[in-house]
Amino acid sequence: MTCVGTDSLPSHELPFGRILPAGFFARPSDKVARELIGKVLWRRGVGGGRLTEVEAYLPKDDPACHAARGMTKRNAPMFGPAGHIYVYRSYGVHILLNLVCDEESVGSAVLIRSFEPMGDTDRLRCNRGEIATAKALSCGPGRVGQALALYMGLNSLSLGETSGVYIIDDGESPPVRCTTRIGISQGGELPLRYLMAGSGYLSGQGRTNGGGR
DNA sequence: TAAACGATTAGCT
DNA sequence: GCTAATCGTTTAT
Repeated sequence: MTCVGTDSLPSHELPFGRILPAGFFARPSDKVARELIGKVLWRRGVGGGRLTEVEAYLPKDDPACHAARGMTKRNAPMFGPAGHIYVYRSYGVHILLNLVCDEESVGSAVLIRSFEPMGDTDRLRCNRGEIATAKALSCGPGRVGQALALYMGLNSLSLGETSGVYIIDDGESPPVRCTTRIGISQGGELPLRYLMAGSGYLSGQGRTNGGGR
């Protein structure tokens, strides 16, 4: 874990822009997901970039949503306050990052799937290990987690100073496309995957559901 | 208490 | 294109 980065870097080294308040997330996750495209995801002392791909998970009529069957020990953070973090381990290997949305106890969240790196990417590259292409750095939910050195201890923490994870609005508002979600076995037909139109930093190319270019 | 499985990725063939 | 890796949560005995 020598590559994680140093949390001693002051927050003023965040990218310039407005840190989104918790109220931004206190709405249904499909609306939040659409507006998150183009915002900047940043982990203090590590790095980040512009969000190019996210997926919304709604508690109602969405079998793929972890909250669909009520609260369990694992998904409890999803039922917490909006603007908090829900992380979990997928396939025993990857840490996936979700942002809790909507009112408390609703159980709605947005999964972060890809971002376009900004600024200094040294720490992201170090965290990801010996990988070649820029795209493999941060495209795919598991890669996002590894690049940002996420860990289970971030679970249920608030965005901002508490967790060192920020969502920043720097004024960019790129065109957004909506497609079906990928990588799930149920509920994949729902149009809840949001992409930055034309971005080269997307996951799932050549896989299911038509990609996103 | 045991077994199955997943909002995935990397490394082969 | 196919499969191993890898482990916490869920579901089944």
